[in-house]
Amino acid sequence: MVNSLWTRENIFNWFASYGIERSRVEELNFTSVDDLYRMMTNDIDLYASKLGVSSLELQKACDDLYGYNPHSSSFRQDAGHVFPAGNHEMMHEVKQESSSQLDYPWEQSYYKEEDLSTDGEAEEFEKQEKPQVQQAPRRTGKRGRPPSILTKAKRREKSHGKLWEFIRDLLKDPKYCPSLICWENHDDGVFRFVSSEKVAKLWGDKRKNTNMTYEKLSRAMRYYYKSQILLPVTHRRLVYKFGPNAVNWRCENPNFARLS
DNA sequence: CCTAGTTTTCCTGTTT
DNA sequence: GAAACAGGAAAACTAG
Repeated sequence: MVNSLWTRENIFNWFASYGIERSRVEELNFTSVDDLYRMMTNDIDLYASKLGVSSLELQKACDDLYGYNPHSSSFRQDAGHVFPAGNHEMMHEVKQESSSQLDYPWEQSYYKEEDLSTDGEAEEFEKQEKPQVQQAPRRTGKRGRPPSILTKAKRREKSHGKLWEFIRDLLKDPKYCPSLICWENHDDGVFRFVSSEKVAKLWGDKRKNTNMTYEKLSRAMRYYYKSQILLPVTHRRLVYKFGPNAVNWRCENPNFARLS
């Protein structure tokens, strides 16, 4: 878990990077980085005054907390290395295929599954692909979801489960929470993406879509506002809140904090 | 086959 | 300037 990576020294250094003096931090009497984080986010104003910084500054510092690996040489970078030990599936490189030159990236890398079965749909796709000439557009509109070439069975196999349920389940899994996504305020259902692109890749894995990005995932998240599965949280980046129509999201031990 | 709901993709504009 | 946020459009897919 994240907190296991932090020594007290790391914490003081991290605060120092925000210009906050060590002595002030020592007075806070925290037991772990998770403990500290919760204390501060529960009453930003109070702790901001204790630490002698603005609430806004402290909020920003808190926002960055879980995205910072204290053992990395570079400062406050993406939390890619903060995975629990032994979690190999998560260790795979999230590589960016630079398919930016293609007008239709899905033609190249969208469905690279070798198992193109003898589905009629698939065969047709096979026939019309590789149009010798570069980038001959096959679709009338540039927008919209590209058609799948997987068989119906194949699609069904991977497609059940709503996005919000997937997100909810990540929050209940110590493999992903709080390293990739974490609770900001569990009682109120407020949570935050710690590593937005990695969560998007996970979602893409589930849907067999290597082109999933946080940009696209977040659009789907915003649609949930209308159905009140999620409620908008303003002025907080990467933060969402479960709404009245989301169920089963509460957990016994949010963020899997170690009691110590 | 039709429909409603969901998701993916893309885009333009705004905010942080 | 980069990342996020906001939504509108359009297309694909699911479930019923």
